[in-house]
Amino acid sequence: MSVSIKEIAQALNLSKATVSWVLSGQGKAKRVSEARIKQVQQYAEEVNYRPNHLARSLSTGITNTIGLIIPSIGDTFFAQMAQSIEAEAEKHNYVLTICSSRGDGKREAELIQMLRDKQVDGLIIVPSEKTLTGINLLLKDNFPFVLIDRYFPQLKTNYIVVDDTIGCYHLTESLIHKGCRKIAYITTDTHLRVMELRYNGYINALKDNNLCFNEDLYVEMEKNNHLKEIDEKIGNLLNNVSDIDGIVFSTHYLAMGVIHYLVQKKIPYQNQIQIASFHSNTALEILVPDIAIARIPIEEMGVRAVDTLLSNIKQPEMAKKEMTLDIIYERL
Amino acid sequence: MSVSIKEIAQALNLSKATVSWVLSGQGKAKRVSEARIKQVQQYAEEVNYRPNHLARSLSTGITNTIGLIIPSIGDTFFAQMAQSIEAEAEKHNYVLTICSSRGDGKREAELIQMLRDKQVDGLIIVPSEKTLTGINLLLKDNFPFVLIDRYFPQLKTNYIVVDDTIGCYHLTESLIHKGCRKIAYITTDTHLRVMELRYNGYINALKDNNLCFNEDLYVEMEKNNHLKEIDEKIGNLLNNVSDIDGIVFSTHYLAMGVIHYLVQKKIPYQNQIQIASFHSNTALEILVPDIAIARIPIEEMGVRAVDTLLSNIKQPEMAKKEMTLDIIYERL
DNA sequence: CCTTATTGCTTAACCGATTCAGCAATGTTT
DNA sequence: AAACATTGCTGAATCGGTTAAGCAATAAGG
Repeated sequence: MSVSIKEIAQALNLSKATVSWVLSGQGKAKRVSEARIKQVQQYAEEVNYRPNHLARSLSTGITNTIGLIIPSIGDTFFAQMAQSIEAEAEKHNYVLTICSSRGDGKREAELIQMLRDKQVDGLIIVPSEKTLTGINLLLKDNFPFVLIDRYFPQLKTNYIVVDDTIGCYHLTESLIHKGCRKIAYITTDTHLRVMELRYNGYINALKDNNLCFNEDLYVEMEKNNHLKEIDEKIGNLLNNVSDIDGIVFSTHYLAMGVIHYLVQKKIPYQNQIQIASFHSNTALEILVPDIAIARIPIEEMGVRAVDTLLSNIKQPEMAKKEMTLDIIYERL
Repeated sequence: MSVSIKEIAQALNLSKATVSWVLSGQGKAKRVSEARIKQVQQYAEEVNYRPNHLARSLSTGITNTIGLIIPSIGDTFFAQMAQSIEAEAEKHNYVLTICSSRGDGKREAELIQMLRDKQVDGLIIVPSEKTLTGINLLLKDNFPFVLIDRYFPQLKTNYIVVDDTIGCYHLTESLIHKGCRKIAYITTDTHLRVMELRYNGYINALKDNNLCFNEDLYVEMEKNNHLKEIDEKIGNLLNNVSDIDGIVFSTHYLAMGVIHYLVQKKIPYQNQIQIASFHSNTALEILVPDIAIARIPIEEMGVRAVDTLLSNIKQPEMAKKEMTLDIIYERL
């Protein structure tokens, strides 16, 4: 099917070395004569030579491939993250192999293993946090990787995150400043540290403003976007507590789900319940024009993650970069 | 860093072949003794042997990798497609290298080239349609690939699509049946055949129901989600034509954008303008509870694309599979 | 007991590149 | 003209696997 360097060498009565040098652009550097270079290049063009990256990578130890492990590529949030990572990676001639961990720590560890077996040059990971085995192995082997969106405070690793506590603190406080006194908190995936932190932000803001935590105002969903569960639990919430004047959502998926419920049940919320959400999307902002948002700088995260990773790949002994990016607040 | 078969062989005083057979699970088949198998496996475990997939692939000619080329991984539609493709690929022990073409034909061709250089076993492509060079080369070389969502009627290739004309025909007709007479059509990316087909569906439905096409009711956006452009053009539309009683959207992004406009301008649309959209999302359905939808079976598409591709990889001379999947209609 | 099978392994080529060491033929010094 | 440098290439090892062919030792068959 395709031509190899060996075949070109034979056809031109040259050694593989010469041909390899020319075709990898090292002709001049390796003192191959102008005429030879022309000849080889022309012949390669003629027979439509294409370098086999597999072979090259095996030889050089560089694949120009980054492994990306995220909970789900179908999730808009992570898809956007993947997009910015891809764009930045491309600038540096890197390509992405994307795998979804489904938030499963065991699977995450397997994916890490598999991607390393495939010899990716480094990994960008949104860790599931349920288990550390995968990450610990990377650390032990000093394999280049960057955590993104979530991290392990007890581990010395590269990471790019935001301060979830502060983000949720500001969200909550903004509702308080807007006059809310009965502020519900709706969350999910509470096993994640990010969620714990956001919760802390909510609690701290209440405390600092002399509001006390009311357990009835705290709702925990099992899934981020299970409409039936939302219907049930929000139904209960609204039945149990009257005069809720604000809701803080730990994810915009939850906010969307709850708005869906309110609209369907024709429960008026505009000007009655102030809404604040960690991150957002266009639809949500249409449905709740005055929603307070703590927006995660997804794009910047992606760019920084790639840059950090590539630095680490270049210099394996680099000091770990720990970055906490600024949250973007809107309508607070 | 990591141990190779060669090193294991030396350590155990065995040949590389024996070790390779055992570690690739061919021990029995190649008549290696039980004891040897145990010994090798145990030692491999001890030294934490990990096969180098690069080397294996170079040798076998199989990478267990599918190249996926889509316009943008950040786009929810294609992200969902990628998700189902990833899930199905995983079942067959395949991994995805995902690249965004940005709808640029030249770039698409480059990506195809690059992925082939990386020796992917096959490609799944949402073609940009702006140029055929990339696809034609694949065809010429009989390289396994599947087109998805869009295809070239003049080419004999594997493809998985839906019937866009019929989809839009039904959407339009459903509005007519609901009593609409002044039905606007809002579209974008008109260089794409899918868009042409959807437009045809709109036109045909009008004709078949004795409504004539009114140029003023046709709006073409340059971008799928540029709010400013939407504001402008929809503003014009509503100024120029009164009593619009229905709108057919060729994409749900446009529908979302226009709803955004209507809500912001506080223009009431519920019960006044019937909305129909090619594909949809949760938010849209909240904002327009009675929206008529021609839903693309993304997940099925993904699954079929992978299955078709893997068949083609196994049997290179397989007859091309041309599949037009059923659209899912809602509230028509 | 000699022939033939079977078992259990080894040898060596190969996949398609990269790269170090080296060598012959010129060119330059002195 | 001898000594040395430079030019322009070649040879061979290597990356880490796979796999066809073959060989020695033991087992089975007649």
